[in-house]
Amino acid sequence: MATTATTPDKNDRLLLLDGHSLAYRAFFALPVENFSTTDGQPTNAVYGFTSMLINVLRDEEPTHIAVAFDRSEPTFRHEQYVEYKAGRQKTPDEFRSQVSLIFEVLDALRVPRLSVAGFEADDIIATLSVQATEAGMKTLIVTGDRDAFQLVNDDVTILYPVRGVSELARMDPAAVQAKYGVPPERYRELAALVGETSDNLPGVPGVGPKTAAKWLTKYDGLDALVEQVEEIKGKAGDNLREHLGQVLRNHQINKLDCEVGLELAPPQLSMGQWDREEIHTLFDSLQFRVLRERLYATLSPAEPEADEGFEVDRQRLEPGALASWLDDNTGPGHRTGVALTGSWGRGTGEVTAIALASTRPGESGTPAVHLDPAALNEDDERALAAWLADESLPKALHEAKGPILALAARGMELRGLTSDTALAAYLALPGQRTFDLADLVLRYLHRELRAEADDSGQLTIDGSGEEEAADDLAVRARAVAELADILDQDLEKRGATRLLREVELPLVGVLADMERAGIAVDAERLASLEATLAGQEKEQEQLAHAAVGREFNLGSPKQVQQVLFDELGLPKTKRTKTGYTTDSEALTNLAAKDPHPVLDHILRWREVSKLKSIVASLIPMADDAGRIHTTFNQMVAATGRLSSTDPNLQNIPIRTAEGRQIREGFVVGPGYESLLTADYSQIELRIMAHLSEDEALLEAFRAKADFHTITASRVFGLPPEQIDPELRARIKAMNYGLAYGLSAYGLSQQLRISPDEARGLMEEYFQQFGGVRDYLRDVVAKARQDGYTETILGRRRYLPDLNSDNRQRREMAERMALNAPVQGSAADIVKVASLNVDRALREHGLRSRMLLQVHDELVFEVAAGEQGTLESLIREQMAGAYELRAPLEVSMGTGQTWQDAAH
DNA sequence: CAGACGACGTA
DNA sequence: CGTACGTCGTCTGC
Repeated sequence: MATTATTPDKNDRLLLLDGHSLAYRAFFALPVENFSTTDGQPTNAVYGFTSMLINVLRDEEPTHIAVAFDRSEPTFRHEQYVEYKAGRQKTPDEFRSQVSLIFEVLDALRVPRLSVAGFEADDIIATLSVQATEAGMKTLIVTGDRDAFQLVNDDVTILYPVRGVSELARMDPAAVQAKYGVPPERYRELAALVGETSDNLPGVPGVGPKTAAKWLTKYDGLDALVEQVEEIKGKAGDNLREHLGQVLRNHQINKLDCEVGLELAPPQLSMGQWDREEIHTLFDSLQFRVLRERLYATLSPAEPEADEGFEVDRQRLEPGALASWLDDNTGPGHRTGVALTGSWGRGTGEVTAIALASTRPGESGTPAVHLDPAALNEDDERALAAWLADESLPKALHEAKGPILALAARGMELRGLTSDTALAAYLALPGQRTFDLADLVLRYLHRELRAEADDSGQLTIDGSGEEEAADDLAVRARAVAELADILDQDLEKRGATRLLREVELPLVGVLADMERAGIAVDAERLASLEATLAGQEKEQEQLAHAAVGREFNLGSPKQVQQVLFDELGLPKTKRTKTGYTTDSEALTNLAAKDPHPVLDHILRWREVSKLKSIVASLIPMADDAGRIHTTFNQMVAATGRLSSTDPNLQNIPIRTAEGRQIREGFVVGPGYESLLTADYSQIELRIMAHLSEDEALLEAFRAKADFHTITASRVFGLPPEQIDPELRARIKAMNYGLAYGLSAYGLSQQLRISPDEARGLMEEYFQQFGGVRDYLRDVVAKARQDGYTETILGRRRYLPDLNSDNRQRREMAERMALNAPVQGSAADIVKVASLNVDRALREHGLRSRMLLQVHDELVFEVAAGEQGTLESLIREQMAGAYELRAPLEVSMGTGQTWQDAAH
């Protein structure tokens, strides 16, 4: 909170907001269906309030600010009038849960918020506006409460929301006069006559603002009006006389208190500098993407001590001088920052510039060079390549994988990477969306990502922009080097040093190799599959249209809803944000109860159209050699898994026969003998057994027989041979559901049994596997205590919501806490296995190579004559990646296509 | 034309 | 009212 008092200035502008009244307006103006996070937290009030706040900050540029809130305690007005605000509807729960979120937003923005027991927000605002005027400041009040109009004068203006939350009417004395026919100082009197329904203050019947204004003007105020009340004619006059007591009471109650005792006076409310990091985290959790952009676009965040940039002494080298520069300025003892520009993706790339920044201080800033790889002479090129490839020379990059691919495309290798600052930041803050270098530099180094202003101004002499770009890149290189050091320390504190050095960093190169290799596809096969699927899609579309009797777009859930629920009158399904779901589960249920041919055609159409679109998207992805190169992302999944994009090769269909045909389109490439897939059997369950140390579960894994059958036999107390597929399926669902935080209700839905039955099943299960229950309970409790969960390799996931007072958010976080150690440990193991296999391939001098990683599966291309060696090598490395109490098991298969290699 | 949404593919 | 992802097509609002 900003508490520094500054000497008032005549240009000081104090902005005061009425928190509750604005949030309440927003709550009713914005439909909650459109403003909720994916986990169901309503955000319409926070969104509307924050949006309004940002707009006002942008448009009014206040120097001082505060937000006042009502308190739930009764106020002095209730003492004067017990019926005050009686009959108001209870505030909806969806609103109340948002007030603390608004507090969080304000705290992150460093906006002081004030509330005082026994007073309303308006009284606080009134007090501050009077004090501000005395201090010579101008005041701007944003409120949805008209009572505040009494505060308007030449120094105090009100912004009053009209129509929703995006438009504010500027109420100065002239505007109040124009709108109500009385000056602001008479507004209270007018309000007393007219009444205020929302405060349960009835006015004089038949007297609206027009009559009231006429009277007040004619008699020059309420006092005079009361004195001469007998003169007023007509029905309105009778009513006034009859309700005079009420009017006087209203007048007394709607007076705002200007002498509330406050801890802070206007000069202490100066705008604080807001916290970029907090806002990032908060807006992430509120899923305010657009709003965050707007905030960053309109306001500059706090940049504590950020006036400094980086002092970099960029040196111009004569041709042929690179080797000696590298010799002088880099070495095994200190890390060099490396930054590149260019483009990369799909397993390749191009470098347009490279900057190297030493961490050894020079005479005027740290020495750096900027190189155009295309313009280097032979000696320099050789020197650069040798330097980059030298393992003993430590280097730091930010997001190294792309540059590694781009360098590889020029035949250069990068070794000696001792930090990737993006990767390090990901391990420190795995929930973060982006790891922008400028953000990290500000957050960790409290510096701006720019060059230190130079006295001579030589950095900005050239207007071409080329020099600036070179300086920028040199500064980035320098910043990366410094950031790497700080992040090393941060990771040390978080116990993630080895995870970075021994797992994530070496994995970068392995992933780059996989991306570069790509996987071959049979273009003709895919094309003919697409044609077949397209034909079926068309056919199902026609059948669906015929079944309904009109054409509609099957790809539009909205139109499907209209057809099913409005036109065919089928029973409504589960609600979604915008209507009723038409997902396959719901339609399948519908078809079972209320059969209609269109349902089957829709389901079938969805199936083939999904497959068709996958195939169609793959075809143009193949390069000239007929190979598809995905991009593996190492920094998106909060649990530590990889993800695959452009195309996503981790979600190629496998469940249905048609889906598997797509896998037949992925084939062994020329020069190789076959594809080999190797996957871990039940890795997550083995991890559960390991972590829980449940003796019964561990025993089930040692038994070597079918795991689900063994566990089922224990739960049902039957010999394994009496476990029919139905019983096995139930326990299998139970086994897998555990690590997701499955509820009895969820289990009952999945197995289509009653919730009671499901509950019984869970109890039976835990009777046998009590260690699992204890583990699951403890893991959440520990995470609540520590604030994070941990995997077997110490990878953390931070879950602040475990202590949320919002039940939905809290329970969501609990399920994440259950799942993260299991899913994350599996990811750890697969990463270690990938590294070890890669290393072993090299050591054995094999030509076979790793192509893909699909969470618990690795896909290889087998070189001629290597299959036997390769299989035993893979089995050894994968099974030995980590010693679990329930030993890892690997199953493998080979074939000409990805499908044939399944097992 | 970008972003939200519903739906659905994988582990 | 089960975790983690990415992509597609449609629809909406700028």
